[in-house]
Amino acid sequence: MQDVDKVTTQTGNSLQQHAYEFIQRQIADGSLAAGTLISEQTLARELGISRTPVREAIGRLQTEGLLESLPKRGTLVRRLDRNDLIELYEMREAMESFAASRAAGRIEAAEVEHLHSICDDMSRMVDELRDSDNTVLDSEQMRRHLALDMALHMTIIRAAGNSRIFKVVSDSRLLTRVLWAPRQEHDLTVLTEAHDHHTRIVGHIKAHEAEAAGKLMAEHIRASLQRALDHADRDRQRRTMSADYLPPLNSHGDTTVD
Amino acid sequence: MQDVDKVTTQTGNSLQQHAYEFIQRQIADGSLAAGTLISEQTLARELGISRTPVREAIGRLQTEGLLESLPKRGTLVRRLDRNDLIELYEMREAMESFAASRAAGRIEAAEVEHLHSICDDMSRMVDELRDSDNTVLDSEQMRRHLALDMALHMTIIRAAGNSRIFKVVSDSRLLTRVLWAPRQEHDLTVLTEAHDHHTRIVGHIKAHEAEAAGKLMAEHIRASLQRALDHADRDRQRRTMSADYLPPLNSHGDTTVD
DNA sequence: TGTATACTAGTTGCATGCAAGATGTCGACA
DNA sequence: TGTCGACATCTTGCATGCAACTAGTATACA
Repeated sequence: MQDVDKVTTQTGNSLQQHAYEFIQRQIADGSLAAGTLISEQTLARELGISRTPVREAIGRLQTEGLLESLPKRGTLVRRLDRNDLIELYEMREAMESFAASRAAGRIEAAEVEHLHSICDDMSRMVDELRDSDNTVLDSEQMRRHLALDMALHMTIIRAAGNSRIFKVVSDSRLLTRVLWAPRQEHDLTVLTEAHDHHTRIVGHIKAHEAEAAGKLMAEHIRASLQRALDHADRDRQRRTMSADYLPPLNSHGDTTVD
Repeated sequence: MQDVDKVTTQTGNSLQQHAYEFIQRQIADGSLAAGTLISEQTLARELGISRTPVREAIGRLQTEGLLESLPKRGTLVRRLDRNDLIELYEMREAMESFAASRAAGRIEAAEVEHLHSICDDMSRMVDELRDSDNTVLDSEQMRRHLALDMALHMTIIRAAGNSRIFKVVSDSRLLTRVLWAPRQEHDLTVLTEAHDHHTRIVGHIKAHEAEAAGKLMAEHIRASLQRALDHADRDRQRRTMSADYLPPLNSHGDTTVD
């Protein structure tokens, strides 16, 4: 009677968890574009389940900031505006610079080794791009680079030993990754600068130079934000110019970008 | 530019909101002690509503960290241990020192005025205690002092203009306020030190000295954490000693056991 | 006496029903 | 042509029913 073997993964096979992951995937891969209204019923039908678990999954995604509930009309996929992006990066700046300082005081040799190996991988990506005919990373390379960047930052935060900071930063990154429409391109300049920052940060952490590590991490994240904003502005300008060919202002409030 | 404090207010008169506030109050005033199991059905009956809104309120409280769900057995009121407290204060240190720096660069005159008036109120509380016969604040004074402290910190964060940081810090403070069992006492030393920190922080912010404001805020919060930990340790030792079936000498070293 | 079994009461997870509110459409009418 | 109003159809918010699971207890049995 003591069958303990299937105790694991009850969140894994719960319908709510399934719905949660389903919706998040749909948003991430663009099936659910920002601004679209979603309906509990529709999602439930798509998943072949009832509204209840879908409703609870929507609730979670709402508190995490991916969805937004309109009073009595429905819930829609949030759209990050410029200010949201600034806020998210500022949070990372606060959290991660603190974490870098803290990590500098308590990191262990094995973790430093891990950081070095990640830096080496990123260095190889720089060479790879320089030796290729392209000026920017292709999408597969972007995926790899993002994964490396994520691994490096998260390793540092984990070394700081604060699980809540880890979660907040994870959520922030998820939000920008999933909801931030203008996907950037990385050229050689961006890549080398990021790599330079990373190696110097890791160096400071290894040398137990807490303050320098924190300061540089803050600077690094501010630089990322600046790039993201520049890219977004260029993207918006491009789209605004191409929109000149389209129907002339039948709806009012043309220049306001929600 | 959205209003920062409007983030939390939504669905004011919904049953779910009602249940949410009810449960939170019960935890805050001790009716639901840490570690007790709660039942959707019971709460629903107490509130005279059905399980559904109660269940959703519990879900929210769960993601906010006040409740914890055991797989299929029920959900219980979380208990914060020493490490939780450290993590929560570290998050505040990271967030609020950043916010103080940021506020120093952009605060407006009216907000500075508000900070000054809060400082004055706290100063009056210092005098009040000094002139009284008591060595510590009574519970009503503690409530007032906590409200003033909260107002000051939150005003600074609001001046920093980042609604997400505001929310994270609010949640952190809610958790410690509601879930941290050993309630502290504030004597004259504590009060004057806090007041000293506050006035100096406000001074730096007013003078647009970003770095000094941030550093001092970090120090201020570290001091608060230290006081909370000391108090908790004393509290635990007291309780251990009062348990006369255990020799107090043995329990000195093992701080790892909860 | 000690152990396995069955039973009871409690819990959550999910499905479903129903009412109230919001939105869009279509037709009547000025 | 333009405006108002009823209606059909969405949506959510909540109540309720039901099955699966767990813990605890009483009971049958060796």
